[in-house]
Amino acid sequence: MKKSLSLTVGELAKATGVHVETVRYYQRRGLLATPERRYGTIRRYTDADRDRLRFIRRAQRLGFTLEEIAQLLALDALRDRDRARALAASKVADLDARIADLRAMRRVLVERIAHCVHGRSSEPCPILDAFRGDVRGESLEEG
Amino acid sequence: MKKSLSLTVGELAKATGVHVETVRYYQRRGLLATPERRYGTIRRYTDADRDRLRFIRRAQRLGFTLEEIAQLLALDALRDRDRARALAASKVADLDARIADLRAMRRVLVERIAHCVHGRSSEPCPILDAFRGDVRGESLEEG
DNA sequence: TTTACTTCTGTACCCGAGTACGGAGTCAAG
DNA sequence: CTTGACTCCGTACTCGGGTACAGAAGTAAA
Repeated sequence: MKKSLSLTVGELAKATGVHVETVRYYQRRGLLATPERRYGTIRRYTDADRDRLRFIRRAQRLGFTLEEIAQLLALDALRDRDRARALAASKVADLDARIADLRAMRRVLVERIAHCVHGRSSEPCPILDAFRGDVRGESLEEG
Repeated sequence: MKKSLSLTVGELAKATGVHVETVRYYQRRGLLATPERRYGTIRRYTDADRDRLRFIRRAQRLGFTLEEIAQLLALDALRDRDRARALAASKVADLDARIADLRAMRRVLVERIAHCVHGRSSEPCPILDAFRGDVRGESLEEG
């Protein structure tokens, strides 16, 4: 395997599918180091930087925030498997809660649509009417 | 049923579980009218305003953005059932897509956690290792 | 060397959905 | 009539995840 040890920001960005500005943003957020300006005066990035960026994007796709990703990277540096696993597990619980919320919303909306289809036209749509006044048994009260 | 036709912002806020500042924010966004300053000089709100605010909160709990809610309110004013129903239906499709995404994330994370539990300790956690390099068959690529 | 592209740096702006705050005006109770 | 709570209004700030832009400096190809 070849090691191209000097990518420019532009090359790094292209290699990871991230905008140059976003690379810099991650640097500001402390997720990625800003290399020294060696050879000449523009900054050069390594394969390790590229991998780290890919890591960040992958973790983002799995629903981690940049803050959480910073934690994951720190745990990785410490080789702290237990805490990394715990963080992942709490993220799963998080996802479960969000999924349940969305399913509840979906259920209510589908029910509303059915009411609307079977109603008379030229009256206000029951979908909208149902949002008014007191509707009980919604299971969405302050979720 | 009694009709208390003059609530202050504070009373309106309390009746709907919304902060006073948020009421004003909705007015700025055009979701709620700003009544004239009659009797004296503070603004008075009606039951209709209260119902409208409740409508907004309910729709929000069902996952509509304020922009979409503004549309719903406009359709309601026009009694346009078909378009209201279409908007609700597209919201359901939206929810389906989001639910699918979250489930995919969950699946991948759970798999990672299992790998981590069965690995050797004092090595980097495979959860984190798996975010690195090329991982195929994720079904999360640019969702 | 000139031209054209990058890079670097700092700062400001975007979205959505609010929250915070300061100073002035108003209102009701004591 | 004063006190304290509430209202009004404008502006600025929050968070998360970036994007946009200006101006200067570096760099690569012809």
